[in-house]
Amino acid sequence: MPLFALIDCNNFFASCERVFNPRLNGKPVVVLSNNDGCIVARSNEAKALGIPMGAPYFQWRRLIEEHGVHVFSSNFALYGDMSRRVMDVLASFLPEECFEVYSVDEAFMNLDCLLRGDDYAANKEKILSFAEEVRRTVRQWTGIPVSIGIAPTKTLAKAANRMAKKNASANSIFACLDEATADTMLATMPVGDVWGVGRKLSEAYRAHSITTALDLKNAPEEWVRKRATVVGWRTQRELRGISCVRLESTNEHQHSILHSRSFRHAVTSLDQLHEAVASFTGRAAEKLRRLGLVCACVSVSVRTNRFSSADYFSNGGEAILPFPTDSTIDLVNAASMLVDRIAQEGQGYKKASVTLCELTPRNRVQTDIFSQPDTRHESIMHIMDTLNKRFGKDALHLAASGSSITGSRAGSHAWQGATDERSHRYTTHWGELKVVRAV
DNA sequence: TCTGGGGTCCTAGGACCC
DNA sequence: TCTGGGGTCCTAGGACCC
Repeated sequence: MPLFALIDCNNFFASCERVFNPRLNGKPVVVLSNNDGCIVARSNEAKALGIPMGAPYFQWRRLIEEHGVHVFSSNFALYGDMSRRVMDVLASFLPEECFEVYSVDEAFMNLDCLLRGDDYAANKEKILSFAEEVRRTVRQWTGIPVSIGIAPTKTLAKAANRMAKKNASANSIFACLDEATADTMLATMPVGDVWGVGRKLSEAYRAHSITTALDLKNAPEEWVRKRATVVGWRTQRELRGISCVRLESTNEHQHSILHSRSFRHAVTSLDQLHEAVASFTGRAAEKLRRLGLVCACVSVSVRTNRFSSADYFSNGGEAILPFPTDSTIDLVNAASMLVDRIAQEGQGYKKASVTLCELTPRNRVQTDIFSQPDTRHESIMHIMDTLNKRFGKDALHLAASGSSITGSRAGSHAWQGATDERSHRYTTHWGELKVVRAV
């Protein structure tokens, strides 16, 4: 029987900023999404001011300024690197097959690797002290605070993690090892907070007087299965302590790569739309090569402002490639033809996205007797990646991506974003290292 | 004025087969 | 007037996650 621990970084992006700027401790901090559009991370002090997750920045700006909240544009170079460090520390505690990186700031462990089927409830002290060691080590080695929830299923471990965060006396660790503890925990949890119950489902549940996680656990099984399909049924069984969601192996490759951006200003020129899509395709292709994958299809979609209902326009298209590739040149050509097909003149575009799909590992590509693996662009792509790694993003890029994408933080085209409040990339760029001065 | 980005999984329903 | 039954595969779109 598995026993899951969910390790979750507290207010992750805000905590990353604090590691390199300790003056922010105890102060309200928020981190914004791309283009400084939405609030995507909040320190506890910012949460206490009532600032919700995902809220548009402009709607909260006044309150943020009134309370002197510290505001940061997102700095994914920093957060990505900090995430890798945290995951490296966590991974060092267990064999690989007992560890799963679940998201940028969360990981699951299967503690059964340590306990080997022992009676978990009888080993509570041992489990808690292990968790405490994990928590302390991550904090000491990376500066990031984490909370840990422990339970026999992933869904219950998620709920236990929530308890660890909410309940200050729990010391950021909460273990739910028996049914009585689980029921007490679930009784105080709104059904919408259960992992896997989103907006739609929680509306449907509440309409049937299922308001807490405990209500869902005790609801008639056939009804749940009918209303919420096998997904909801699985969630219910997980709440009952029956593990239905396994630890995912980490060596499976992903199924799609998407790069999308909202534009700072509406783009009306099709030439500029082409540039933006070419640039996004280039980003996606870089990631594709970094992961050692090739793709067999590209899809592109574009849309105008979704918040102004009048004349909203969106369109998308997909192209199947003649053979799987990781060449930016081939992918940009395909994406560009799609733009010609889907875009209309005279629209003010606010967002474009490029998806690479049908991914396979480069070294496992199937060919038929009439075609050879495509290697035409192999060396130019290798040179491009090498130069860009050494001299910085976009040092070498296709002309199709536009001529002014290098260097500055905010480009000169309408489609390029601005990140006015980005902190330094302390851990990945030599020029932005933290400077320590002798007093 | 200003409203994010990157993923996965599941289902319904159509197309097609015998 | 009356028009079967059983199966697979694929895709678009919805819902969910962080």
